[in-house]
Amino acid sequence: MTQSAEGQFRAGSLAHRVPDLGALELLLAVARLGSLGGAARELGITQPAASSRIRSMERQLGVALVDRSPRGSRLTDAGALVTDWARRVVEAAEAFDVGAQALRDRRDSRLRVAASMTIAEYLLPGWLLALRAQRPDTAVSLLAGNSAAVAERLLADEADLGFVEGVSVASGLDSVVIAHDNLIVVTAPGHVWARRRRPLEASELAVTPLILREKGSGTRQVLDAALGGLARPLIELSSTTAVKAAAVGGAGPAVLSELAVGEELSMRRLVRVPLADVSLARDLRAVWPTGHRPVGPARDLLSLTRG
Amino acid sequence: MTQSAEGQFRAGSLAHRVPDLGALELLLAVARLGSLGGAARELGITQPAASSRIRSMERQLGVALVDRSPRGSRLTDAGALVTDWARRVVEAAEAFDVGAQALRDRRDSRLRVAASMTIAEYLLPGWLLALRAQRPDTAVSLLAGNSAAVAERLLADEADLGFVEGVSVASGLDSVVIAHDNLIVVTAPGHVWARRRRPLEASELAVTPLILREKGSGTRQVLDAALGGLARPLIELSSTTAVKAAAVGGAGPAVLSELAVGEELSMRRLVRVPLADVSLARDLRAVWPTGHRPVGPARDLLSLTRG
DNA sequence: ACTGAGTCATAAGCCCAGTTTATGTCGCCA
DNA sequence: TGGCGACATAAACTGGGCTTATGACTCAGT
Repeated sequence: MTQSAEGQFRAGSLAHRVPDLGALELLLAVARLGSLGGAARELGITQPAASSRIRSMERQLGVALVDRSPRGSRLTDAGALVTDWARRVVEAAEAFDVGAQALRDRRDSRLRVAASMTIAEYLLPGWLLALRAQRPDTAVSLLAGNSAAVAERLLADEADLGFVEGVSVASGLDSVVIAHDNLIVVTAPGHVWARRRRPLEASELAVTPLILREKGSGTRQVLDAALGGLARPLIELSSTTAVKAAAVGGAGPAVLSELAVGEELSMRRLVRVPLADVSLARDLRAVWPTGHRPVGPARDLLSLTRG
Repeated sequence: MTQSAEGQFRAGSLAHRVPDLGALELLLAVARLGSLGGAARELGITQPAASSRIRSMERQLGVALVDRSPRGSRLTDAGALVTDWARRVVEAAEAFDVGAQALRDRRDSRLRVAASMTIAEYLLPGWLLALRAQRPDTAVSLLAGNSAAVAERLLADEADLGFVEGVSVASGLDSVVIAHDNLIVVTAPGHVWARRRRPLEASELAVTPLILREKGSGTRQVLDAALGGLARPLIELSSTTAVKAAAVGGAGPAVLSELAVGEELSMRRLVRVPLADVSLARDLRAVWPTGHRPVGPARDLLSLTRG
């Protein structure tokens, strides 16, 4: 009531402006099947429910999404676009789902995975989706922790397969490199360095206060090693997420895993600063107890992760 | 009842296993603020509502997410992981939101954008989010179509700024290259080419039946030009999405924009096949009517898109 | 100790979005 | 012209999520 201007923001957060997951799924089904009734059947609801749901989604968005005809329904142009955006939301939700299922401590798990935080956050959900696609019955449980914790679980036979980032591997474990990760320097688009063309020298990086993870973290170790000394922290934060948030907010340049900032880079919330002579690469490895070469589900997962 | 085995899939689609957007937003707020009540305040609901919502989310996922104490609430380890996955869902929803708002035909728009499909699908939501971050009041409207339609809108003064992919620019329009896009060859992980080390030669690509967009599409034109002849279609489909789906399903190798398959590559639903001597690059350009150099909101958006 | 301000939990009642069942309308095809 | 499929409409039910009101607990300051 006492509200200002065009109430397009204030009025309820995201959840009120974006259709819920069920509606988005329904839209995808309509797009795929070309029929409201068919989509309804697939989702196990009745046709009027689907009809009304699509209708209310159109009302909510203020855009016609599907062309109804007595012979079926096709997406409008706008509908096609919306559907593509919806697909990305649903895919993120699928990753969430498969991750959350693995997180639940299930006794009956046939595959117990232990992974470092970065890998569990950014890579594992994708792998688990792929695994589920080809072996739908494999129940997976996930335990996330640092490298030491992963090693511990494997050696105690509380996990079948582990994933760690970093240079060294604990004794008693075999490993194979499955991917490479680069640490990169990023800033908010407004920062001076964002417009910079000339690559950054190590010396320059070493004397600039940076937004960093806490001392002892994997990324910090790699950075210190590469700089041949200690990086100067502007702030120290205890999670990748917090570092990202600070960088996006314009607090300064940050050093982060490429994996962590893919989204932010493509949305231009962050900009990558070119690096000259510094190599901030690190290996991502799958690990398992020496001798216990992965078999069965563990082997399946492992083979998915190798490029 | 008559259901088989561990009912972890059957039982309701995604929407029933994944908390709704409101709950995920709430979780992010709790993570950021360290307090249920604080998060509730921020979202404009009462503390008991937040409390109960988090609780039911924990019940739904079967995992404890937050440690409550009389001094506040902190995420558990599992909660931190879940929150990170939740953030990705919410970010996708934000992109959906800003896109959908622009799609709505608003007379009062201060910035009217026309964009080709690929750009509207994959890049524009990110740009609009960035734009909203720095100019919250700019109302944007979006019109998606092919290059010709974009040109038409601009010349009819029905759009202020356009974005197109492709080589040529219609006469009467000025343009600037804002990014580059590569077409790449992808297959399902099971395909022979997925394990291939030796890069693919143009000659080889030319004789292999491929999953392609329809003739006349931008990607098809670039491909034909690069092969110095015509690509052989295995199937022709009318949307990027359909091509992706076919490729993921293992129908064969496909040629697609790098932009379209980022997600699929990182989730290993698709694998990139290395190319030897073929260059499938194309420019992405911002365009505007000759002489009407972008000013105001259009200039703001344009400057966001340039790397 | 006591009080006050912060936290979260519990209980009871309200409300609306989304659902189902039942029916109506329209177009196409045999 | 009947019949089938697809979508729309109407009315009644249900439940999840909300609010208000209250209670229990911890900490800090007096």
